[in-house]
Amino acid sequence: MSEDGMARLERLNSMLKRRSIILPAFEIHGGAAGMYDFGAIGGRLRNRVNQMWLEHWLSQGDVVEINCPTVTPYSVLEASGHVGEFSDFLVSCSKCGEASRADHLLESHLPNPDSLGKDELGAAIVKYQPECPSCHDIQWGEVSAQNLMFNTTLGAGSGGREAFIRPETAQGMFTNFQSLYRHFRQRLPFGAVQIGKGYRNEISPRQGMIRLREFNMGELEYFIDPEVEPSHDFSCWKEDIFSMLPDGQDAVNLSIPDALESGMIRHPTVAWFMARTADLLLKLGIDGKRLRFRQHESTEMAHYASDCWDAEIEGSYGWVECVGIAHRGCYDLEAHETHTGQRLKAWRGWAESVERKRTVVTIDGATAGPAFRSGAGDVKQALEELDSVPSTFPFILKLHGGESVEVLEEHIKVEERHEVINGEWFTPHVVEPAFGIDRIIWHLLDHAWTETEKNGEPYSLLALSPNIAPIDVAVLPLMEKGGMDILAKNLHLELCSLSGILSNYDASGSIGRRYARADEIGIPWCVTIDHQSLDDGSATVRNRDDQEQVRVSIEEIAALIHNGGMSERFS
RNA sequence: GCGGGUGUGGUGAAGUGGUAUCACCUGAGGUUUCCAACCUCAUGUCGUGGGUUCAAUUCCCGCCACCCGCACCA
Repeated sequence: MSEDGMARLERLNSMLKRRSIILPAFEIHGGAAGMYDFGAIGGRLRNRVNQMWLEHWLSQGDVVEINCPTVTPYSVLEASGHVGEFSDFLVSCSKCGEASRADHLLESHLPNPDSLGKDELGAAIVKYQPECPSCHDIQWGEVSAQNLMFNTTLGAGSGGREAFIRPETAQGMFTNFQSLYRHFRQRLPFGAVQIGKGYRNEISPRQGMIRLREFNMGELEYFIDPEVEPSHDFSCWKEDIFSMLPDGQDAVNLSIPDALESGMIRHPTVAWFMARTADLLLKLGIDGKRLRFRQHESTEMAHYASDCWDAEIEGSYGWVECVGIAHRGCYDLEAHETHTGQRLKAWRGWAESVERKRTVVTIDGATAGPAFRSGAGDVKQALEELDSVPSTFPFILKLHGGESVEVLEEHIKVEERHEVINGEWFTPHVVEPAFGIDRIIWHLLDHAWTETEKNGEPYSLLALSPNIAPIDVAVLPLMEKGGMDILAKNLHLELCSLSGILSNYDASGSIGRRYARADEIGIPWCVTIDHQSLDDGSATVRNRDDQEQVRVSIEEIAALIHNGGMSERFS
């Protein structure tokens, strides 16, 4: 970062703190790294960004909002792969209390201990009895997962169940798949969003709000049938050109439909969410010239993903990934299905039923039952999956469990079966746009903060979009007396009573000072009640960005602020 | 986690082994006050814990936080 950039960053951070937008959390207790408060102005800003994010996705018509607990049982995150990816397994020495990495202790005993799970490591430690590096004792406690996920316990005492505070919101959408599938009356595609907190116990949080330990995120999981060609309408994005960096190569400028056409974007639904994401970011107020899409290189992509694009935004910290849009295939649903035995599939009905006559080998219950006893069910399953009727007896049949049994001719019978198949179960694929809300808010502020000069003095304003401005309007009596104060207070109360509108009444200091205060926290409109207001019921409305003023009847002001029509008065 | 730097009102700074100064901001009053004007008055500070000392914001040590490298990292 340049000297100038760093100095600007310091000034911006001072302002954010001074005006109660974003400030270090728990500061009177010495602070906590990687955590921030959204203050008197910032709290509302965050809420409006969240609200716009939600409305943007729900407006698609086939997306619902859900909300799941942040405390998540161990097995959920084990199934998702987070325990393996995000954790180191630690084990404490019972004698000296020193915690060591379980896989490091076993390095001299096993080829690649870092690939082992928690239980396997525990067993290996009992078996190989490695020495404690600090006291050389061999008494070890339980293996526990540590590190990037915050761990906790569901329930008290030794009977408590191991859990984590979630590192992302996505898993809730997968664990709810059956319920969502019913809600959408078993028709794909559909999606579910969740906006909320995620937690990662980062080793060293850095760069302000860019890497946090507790962060706001919003994720959308969109489930599709991989065999159905998606029908997305890209016509309104044909003219919108974005900077794109495909697969580690240099940037090219292309529209999203063209990038899809050329094969650079590998799936239409990924392209669709890139376009919709760009729409949202621009609507929130991100500078389009400082937005680009970068495709993950194959080496950087998770093994299950087939395409992944980041929306990156340029700000004081350079280009920062703020949104990841990934085609995750069937990975997540399959993982939860494997771990739970629950069916997480969708039904694909065929246009025409298939009738099938089939010769099936099965068991003769009367003889096979006594012969195989509790194993008879497994034998039946293995037999029915055979492609042909065995020609010689006895023969060796391999079961699913891996063991083999000897089957005699008297154990089996051959049936002709008539089957009508109307469709099939399949695991839907999922496309996941994941948003780092704090990073987006940071860049909204970074892009909106404008330092200029006014009458030779430095002057700063926050040119936030009226869509997300924390306060919609300021009402300023030119003097707080003579009836101007009463008119102004009434207007202020009228504005505050409107749904979704927040007004700020400010009567202290000169009028110029009050305009400056309003500009600094991004209030789009200032209404000044002056002497003329007392005579004809009009007031001056001032625009934040160009300081233009027009006179508007006070009676009309609330409606114009409420319906967003104020800017038309300025043309 | 390693190395380097930094912590003084809300913000930005000055300074000191005898509990601290300035500007801006903020608040009250005055000024027929439309872009941080002016006058009077007021609120508010040495990150934190321990040590040395009669006395520590100042010296020493630990911790916490912030910034910069490195490492780590959806």
